[in-house]
Amino acid sequence: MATPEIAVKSLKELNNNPNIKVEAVITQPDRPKGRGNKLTPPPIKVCAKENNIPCFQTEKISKDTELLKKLKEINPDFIVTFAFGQILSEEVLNIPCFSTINLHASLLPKYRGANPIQRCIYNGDQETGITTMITVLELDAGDICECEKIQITENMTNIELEEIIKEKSPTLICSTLEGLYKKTLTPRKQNTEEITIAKKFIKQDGLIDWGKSAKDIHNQVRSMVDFPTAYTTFNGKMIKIIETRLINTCKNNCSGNEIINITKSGIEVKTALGSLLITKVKPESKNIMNAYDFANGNKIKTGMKFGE
RNA sequence: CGCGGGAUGGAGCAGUCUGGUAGCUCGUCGGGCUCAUAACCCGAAGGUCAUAGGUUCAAAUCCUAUUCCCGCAA
Repeated sequence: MATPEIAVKSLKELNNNPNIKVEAVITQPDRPKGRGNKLTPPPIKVCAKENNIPCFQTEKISKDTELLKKLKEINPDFIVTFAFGQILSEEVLNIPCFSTINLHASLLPKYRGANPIQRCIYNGDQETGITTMITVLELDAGDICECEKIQITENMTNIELEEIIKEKSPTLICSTLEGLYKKTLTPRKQNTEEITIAKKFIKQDGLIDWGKSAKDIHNQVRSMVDFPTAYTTFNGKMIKIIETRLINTCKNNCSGNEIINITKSGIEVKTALGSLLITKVKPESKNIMNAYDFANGNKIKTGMKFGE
């Protein structure tokens, strides 16, 4: 059971594993998406079709009696979930002979919830990971099977982190399934004292607060490159900030949102603490461009301000 | 048919309302200055103005259709 792109590789590898037979794929219904509201199938469905795996779509699996019946007939050893987007009922959890396992993109019990990948970057963490666990009724609260750590580098974006998770996940899922099947793996309880929750971002989270430090803004920008995307205003128009760099050349410990330097590498802006080099932007109605190009075309001079 | 913005030398933009010489900041190439430079000075090349029709003496500009791109809303 899965939905978005990040789980596609895992599905493929499970399907290619000679010890595992994928009996069915369950995913969300096609949704209207993008400009023109075109109905778009979830990536997992596309992948399932390409590999001739039976694929079922449901709005709410817990209430889909027909699908539940089908699942019981299949009588699976395991159910694997990865970014499925629906909460499973007890009835579903009881279907597999062994258990339902879930892959979560954090080092549980940290960052339980819908948005672990972006939140850890947003918070400036230097380490995160992926965890397989036994699915229980409470969200991301089940016993931990296995986990793998991932280092977060200074400029890593949520897209890059997602890519790493995409690559690493299949192996961990397969190894967990094997361990549970052979009973060589004993799940362990989560440390309840370390629980944190990762809430989804909303559009509003993208608004840049120039009263924050350069580091905080940098973390914000790189944690939400594709969505919701950090943005500010310039000359009354919205401009998205796609990429920034921390530079250590801030001489005066200034506050404000003033442009202090323009070079080929980008636009340097004051923040509450330190300065920030903006390297890539995306103005309203335009494509992503280098900050220097933006400065050239818009006659930007030092002393002008963002956020206005 | 959800709402809106856009397409102009290699990049980013102005010019479109009010039709009449293709402009700006860069980049590239050549030359100069310099110990030197991503800095400065001089010069040059490079554009079917998204596509197809229409109006006009004349269209980047006005009218019609099409394609592609982007934002918002879901």
